[in-house]
Amino acid sequence: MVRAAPYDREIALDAAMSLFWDKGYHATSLKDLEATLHMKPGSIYAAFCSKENLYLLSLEHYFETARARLRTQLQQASSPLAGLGEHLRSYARLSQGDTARQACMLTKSLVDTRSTDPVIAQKTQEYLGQIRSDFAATFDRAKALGELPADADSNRLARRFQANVTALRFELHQGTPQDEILNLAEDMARELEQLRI
Amino acid sequence: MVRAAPYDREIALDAAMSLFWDKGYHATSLKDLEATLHMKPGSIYAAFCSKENLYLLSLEHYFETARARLRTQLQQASSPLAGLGEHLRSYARLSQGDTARQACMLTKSLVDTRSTDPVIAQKTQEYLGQIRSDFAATFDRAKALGELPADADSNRLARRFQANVTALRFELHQGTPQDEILNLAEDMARELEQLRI
DNA sequence: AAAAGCATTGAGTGATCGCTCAAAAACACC
DNA sequence: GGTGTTTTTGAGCGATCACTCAATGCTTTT
Repeated sequence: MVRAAPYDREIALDAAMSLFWDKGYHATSLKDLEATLHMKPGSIYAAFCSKENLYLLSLEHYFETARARLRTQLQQASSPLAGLGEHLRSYARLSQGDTARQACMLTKSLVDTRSTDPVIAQKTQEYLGQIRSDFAATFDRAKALGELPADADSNRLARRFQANVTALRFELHQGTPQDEILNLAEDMARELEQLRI
Repeated sequence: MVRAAPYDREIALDAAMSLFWDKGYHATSLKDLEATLHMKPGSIYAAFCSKENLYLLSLEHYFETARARLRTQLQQASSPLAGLGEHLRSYARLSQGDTARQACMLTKSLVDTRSTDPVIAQKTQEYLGQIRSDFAATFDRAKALGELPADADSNRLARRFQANVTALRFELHQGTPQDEILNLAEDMARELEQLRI
């Protein structure tokens, strides 16, 4: 067979990400990966070194994708705070299928690996921290634009905002009925928008 | 050795709960359980039937313990809303060690088993639902005592409160610095107490 | 102190785990 | 189309998985 183009590698990585996201690190076996990636064990190891490394690459892929999505959403919004509010509400509008893949993969990853795989756990925390600092930067922009009081604590708001996103997505993961999800997102978004001067 | 008294069984179940809580269902092996429970495989199976069944019993034990703790906390409080606020703040005061066992075991359990072990996942959701209805009942009492407006939506408030607890405990699990945890809990508790008439 | 009744033991079951590597296949270059 | 390089293949590796059961205590009964 022909040498895999970088294109194929992206496809494979995306499939691996979906599988890991769904089942978690420990519950995903090489057999599962072989079937999903349409690759034999030897090829998987030639391309990705180890299960752990493949997981780390999948996690990075998730992080980059999620971050890009957030960035786009914030850019399209009429203001920083409006963008963050819209971010919350957009989760609530997600289709109800696929519940296992609606919790944040980083959240699931940390829960799954915290006390068994320090390397994965640490990378996961780094990514969570980066996203939180993206949130903080957005609150900073809101302050600069006069949307928030100048003495607002961006880091504290970012922590609170991330906590809300985590919780909202965990509810999606639980399969909570959509009307209740909409209420929950609305409560969170309103709380956010009440900060506005 | 003498027949295990019911007392010993409770001890073993408590140890199993701690281990499962820490490592999760998939990452915990029979070898781990043998070491922690000081029991040989045969004894474990004689007493608990299977790994899955032992997990379910551990989960039930966790649920009963957590529920009893909540009940006590609420009874000792000066009012329903004060009790719920105190509940939030009490998590923030927990020692910083043992991070892996500071996230709610039910949360971790659902993440770990949602798409691999339907039986465990469903039981987990039942327990989460029961705790939420405990929260809802507390909001109802707050309404009856005139602490909340009569038209407040107890179920919606309960969902929001549970989301906050989940997120707060996930932050503990992450190992977030205590001062930031205290801020987060304070934000959540204040939001709750602003509902007061 | 012998017998009966149970709980405990731990070596061992087949299955599956993550992973390897010699052989085969598919390519690039001449 | 022959040669050299690279990639894919899949049977099979040792380790570990959840789990079993004949043998072995220990206790109670007689």
